[in-house]
Formats: sequence, structure tokens, C-alpha cells
Amino acid sequence: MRRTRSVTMVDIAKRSGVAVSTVSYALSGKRSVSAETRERVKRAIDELGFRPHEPARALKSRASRAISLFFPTARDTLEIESHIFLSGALEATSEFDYSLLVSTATHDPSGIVATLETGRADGVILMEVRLSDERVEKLRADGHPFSLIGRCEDNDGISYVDFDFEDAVCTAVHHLYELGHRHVALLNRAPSIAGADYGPTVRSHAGFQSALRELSLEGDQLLCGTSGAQYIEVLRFLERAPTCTAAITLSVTYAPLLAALRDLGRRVPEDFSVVAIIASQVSDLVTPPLTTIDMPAYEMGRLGAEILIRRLMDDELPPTQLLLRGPLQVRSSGPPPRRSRP
Amino acid sequence: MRRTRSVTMVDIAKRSGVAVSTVSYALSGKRSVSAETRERVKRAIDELGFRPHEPARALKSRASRAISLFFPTARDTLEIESHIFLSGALEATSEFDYSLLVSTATHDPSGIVATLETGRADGVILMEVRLSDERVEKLRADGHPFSLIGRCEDNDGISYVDFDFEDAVCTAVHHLYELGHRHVALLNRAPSIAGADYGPTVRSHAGFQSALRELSLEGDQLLCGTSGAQYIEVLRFLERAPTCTAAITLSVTYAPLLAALRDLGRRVPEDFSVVAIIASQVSDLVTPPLTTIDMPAYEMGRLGAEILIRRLMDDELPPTQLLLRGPLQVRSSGPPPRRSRP
DNA sequence: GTTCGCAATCGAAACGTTTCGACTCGGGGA
DNA sequence: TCCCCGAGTCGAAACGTTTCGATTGCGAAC
Repeated sequence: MRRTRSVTMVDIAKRSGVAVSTVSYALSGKRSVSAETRERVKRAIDELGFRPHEPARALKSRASRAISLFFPTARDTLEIESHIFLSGALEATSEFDYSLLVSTATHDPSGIVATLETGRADGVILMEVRLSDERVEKLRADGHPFSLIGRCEDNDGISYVDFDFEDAVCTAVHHLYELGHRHVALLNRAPSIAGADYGPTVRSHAGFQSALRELSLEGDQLLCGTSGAQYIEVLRFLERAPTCTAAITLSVTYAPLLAALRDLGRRVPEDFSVVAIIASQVSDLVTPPLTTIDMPAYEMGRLGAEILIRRLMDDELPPTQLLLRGPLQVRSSGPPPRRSRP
Repeated sequence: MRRTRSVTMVDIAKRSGVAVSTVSYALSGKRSVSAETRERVKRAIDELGFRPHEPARALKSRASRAISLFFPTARDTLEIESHIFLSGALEATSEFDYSLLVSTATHDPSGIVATLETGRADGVILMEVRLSDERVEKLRADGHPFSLIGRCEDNDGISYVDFDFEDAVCTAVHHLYELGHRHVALLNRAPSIAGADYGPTVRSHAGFQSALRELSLEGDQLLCGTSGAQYIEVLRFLERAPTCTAAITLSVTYAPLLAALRDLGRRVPEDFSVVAIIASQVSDLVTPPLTTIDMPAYEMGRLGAEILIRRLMDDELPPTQLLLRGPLQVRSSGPPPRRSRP
């Protein structure tokens, strides 16, 4: 495990008979270097196996070429989307030859600011953003570069990529309406997950309400936490509301729903229709195959990193705001069972 | 976005009327500093809002206080365990006040060595390790600090944390045998996923074979890829082998199995028993609730990071090797259906 | 009353880059 | 012919830490 003194630019300079600064310019291209010199330098680098020392670069040039993703700590639950975001962000980050730091997300902004101010990262990506989020306010006030996966209420000057939950739920309700359903449920994430003003929850609910109103439908929202006990509540609801023949689920809330339906002996989609708003990587693992509105989580992660890095590379760039939608894939939804029709 | 010149140790030294080195010692405790001086320094730090600049620290002390997790790139599939490993590693890393870098894993070792030699990370964690893995050989040869989630054939001097798949499959077979099953299937990962000598695949198969032999049972191994078409093959197998009344699944291979059983109208567990070797975070989302042998993926990620960091902090420490087991939780397994008994 | 050792402190030299200003050398425009 | 300019290069000064060696008092041991 002995760290043998590694080869530095000084060694390269000696070996190729030029000044250290010339080596630097040959590598960065920030000043012109004759083709011949560049060639000699490159040869020396290959022969000696030189790798520029990143902390030294970061120290002098005041840029770490790294971004940090603040990741929700999840000891007990599988925050599926988060993980996919991360994979996407990793792809973009390595494409741009940046490093991706992952940090544990906390409610208060101090950890985030510390990551930036200690020079560990040049910018950060936040997820599980609230409509009014003090981390965002702090970063905006301090002028730190960041991007959101999600968005706030006021997104002035902010780069974000988000999924249009409002539209997705609305689309789902229309789909179910057209199939003949007249009473649908929305299984929304419980506020406990990310506070009362968690964007996706609020916007999903808004889309649900407006679609119901538009179509004069009956609808109920159920708030699902992550505990296993959650499924009991869904079960009770289904028993209480026999006219409800379809449901829209967000993220992993399909799980308590399917469990409850199974216990009640109701088949999907013959007896009950389900539209899941969820990443395809997750729905691929579910039986029966669900009708989904695919949330492009991987792409969102990719874009979240990309819009941040682009701004880091060029601070003239205006913020990028992206609101994505996903296709409806019909698989587990059909007309309501006959017995529930008049 | 203007980076205003930040406060450094020099500012702290001036403000508190001591030398820069004294500030450093007051912070690190590597030499004694009078209580009064330490107090003055601390006050100055609070007043000025000083944060030590990490790249400078890393440059001088030749340690980045970061580890890098090499993460499989997965555009199309949800590598569920990997994600949970990552969460666990993140927890340990932040507990030890290290940074966690995530890098895209490639087959060849050059990227890994680069991460280490550029001083971006002090050590690395590898996953999806093969029985004979050239990344491991390279790291071992170069004397770089690393740990594995998984293990090789020859683990001399290597720190790793792995799950005992051999034992788990063996336990599962015994469980099914005791319930009365006489022909069981093992749904193993396809070799394409991680080469022909992917440890978990090989060891699961070994455990399967030895248990079959011991109990004089009939058994078949099916290799499952990640494609959706996979499920057709499972379906064909089940049709072909009517005496097979139970299966053991590894990781997400439960998905094609459940889909196929559903298509055949076979209920779980009444008509068919399933034992899934899988992380609880995943099985919690599956309907019906599966009998599982819980793979403590979060803990594995935690430990993988912890054993690496402990070695980084104290290079006298011998390597740590951990082979974990998980409890059997009976939920979707029962006696075989009567019709298949003589 | 020396001498020794230790606590507390300081100044300076790194660590390995990037970048600024200055220098040289030719060639082209005046 | 003189001057200017740009391409190509160099040396040196940073960047913000850590750490080494040296220096000062001061109480204890002789």
C-alpha cells in the first residue's frame, strides 16, 4: 500500500526538455505550442505514465470539475426514482468528464453550502424539492450553481428538470374515463415523505381535481406512506367504495394497491383498472403488467446533471427549465366490470 | 454566480493574532495548542465563516478523504441491488466524514487506476466482481486500497463483504424439500450479465447442485437475462416440466417467473412455491408477498465502505472479509398442490 | 544554578498545478 | 530600414493547506 512518489509535470518537463509551463500549455491548449514540442511532451507523458494531480489542479484553478448530487437517505425504503436519477446523472457526468459526488441530503442547507465552499464540488443537484425549499433559497441567495430534479413554486433563474405530474394524472383520468370508469382513486405519496408541499404530490392532486371536475367524475385521494401497514388502509378504502373501479398510482404506491386487490380477490384488469405513473425500470418488474405513464427518470437524471454542467462550463448560459412528459402504455386497464354498472 | 474570494487560514491567523501554522494545529490537534489560543482561533473561524479548502488539504496531505464506488452503468435495467449497495455505502462514508465519489464501472481497470492516481479518491469499492477479475488483479498488484462487494476465487489479502449465495440456495432447497416438493427450479442470472464467472451465479449453482444431491431431488437451472423476452422461456419451461412445483429466484428473476405463472393460471403459493433470494427493499414491493432469504444489501454497502475506510485510516489493519447470511422468511411457499402428488 | 525537557508558538518550505508577464525570434507593413 | 506583432517559450508567483525545524519560556531534576 506504499504510495510511491508519483510522476509530476516537473518530470515531464525535464524529460522533454521544456519548461513546466509549456507542459501545462501543451496539455490545456490555452496557449499555442509548436507541434513538435507537443509531440515530445506527449511522448514523455506516455513513457513516464503521468497523470495530472487533480487536487493540485483544483487548488490552482479554483474548480473541482465535480458536481454533487444530494441523495435522500433511505435506510428502510427503496426510493426507486432517486436511484434511477442517480444512474442518469452518472452517465451525463462522466460524459462531460466531470466527477460525481454523492452526498446525503439533509433538510437544512448547511451541508450543501459546505460541499460547495470547501471546493469539493462546483455545483449541486437537488432532488425531492419542495414547492418552497430553504435549500434552494439559500443557494440562490449565495449565487451558487445548482440544478433541480423537480421544481419549486417560484423558479426564477433556476435550472431544473421535472416531470409533469399534473398532466400525467390528468391523462390517466381521461384514459380511465374513456374506458367507462366513473369513480377513480388517486394513490398519492403521503406528505410525511417530503413535507406538506412536496411538488409531485401537490401537482398530482391538482391534476386529479381538475380532471375530475372537467369530466364530472367521482374521485378520492389516498395518501400512501412507505410502511407496510399502508396496505390495510387501501384495503379498507376499496371495501368502503365499491363503485371505485380504477386507480392511479404514483411511484411505488402500486404495491399496497395490488396487495389489497389481491386480498379482495379482485383481478387486474378484469375487475379493477390501474394506471401507474412510474419509471419503466420499475414497472417492468411488476406482475401483472401495468398500464403506465412512463416517467423518464433516467433521462431526468441525465438532464439534471447536463444542464448544471453546461452552466458551469459557460456562465453566460441562461438557466434551462425542462418539463417532461411520458407516454401512456395501456396494459392493465380496461372497462369496468359489469356488476358495477347500473 | 460570482465566486467571491473566500476566507482562508491566513485571514483566521490575522484575526486571532497567531501564525497560520498555529491555526492548522488548533484545528487538527496534531500539536498542542493552549486552550486560550484554540478559543481565539475558534472564535475567529465562527466570525469569519471559514471553511478549510479541501483541494488544498488534499494536495498537501496527499489524501483526498474520498472513496470511489464503481457503479455498473445500467441504462435499461434496474440493477436493484447495486442501488441499495450505493445507499449503504453512502451512509458509512458520511459517517466517517469521507466523500463518496461514484464512477462508471468499466470492464478494464484503467479508469479505476486513474481515479486513484489522480488523487481523486484514496480507495475504491468494486462490485459485480468476477471470480477472476482483472480489475482486482491490477489493484492488488499496484498496492492500491480497495474493497469488494462480492469476492473472487482467490481473496488473499483482499477486503470484501459478500453474501453467501451458496448457503442461501441450499437453505431454500431444504425448505422446499421439507414442504414436500420433489422437483425445483433455480432461476439464476444469465452469464451475459457479468461474464461466465460471475461469483453469485456460480456459487448459487454450486449450492443448488449440492443440495439436490444431498436430498436426491430433481432440479433445473434456468438462466435469466434482463430482457422481457426472458419470461417466455420460463413459461416454456414450466409447461415442459409439470412436476416442477417450486422455484428459487435470484435478484429480479422473480419477475419473469411470476409473470409466467400468472399466464399459466397457477397461483402462488397454492399451486407453486417461490423462494426469492433478494433484498427486502425489493421484495416489499412484490405481490404476492414472497418467501425470501433476505440479502442485506444495504448492510453490505455499508460494510463495504466501512472496511475500506478503516484500512485507509490505519494501514496496519489486516483485511476484513465478511460473508453474510440472511434469514428465511416464509410467505409464498407451501406444500405442493395435490394433483402433482402420486 | 545549570541543565534538561516539554508546551506553545512561529516562519518557511513544501504539495503539483495554472497563469501572468516577459523574452526571443522572424516576417510583413510602413 | 525600422518597427510591430504574433507564435513559441520560459521563469516565477501564486492557490491554501500541512508539517518540519527552530525558538522561546518555564518548571523540574540534578
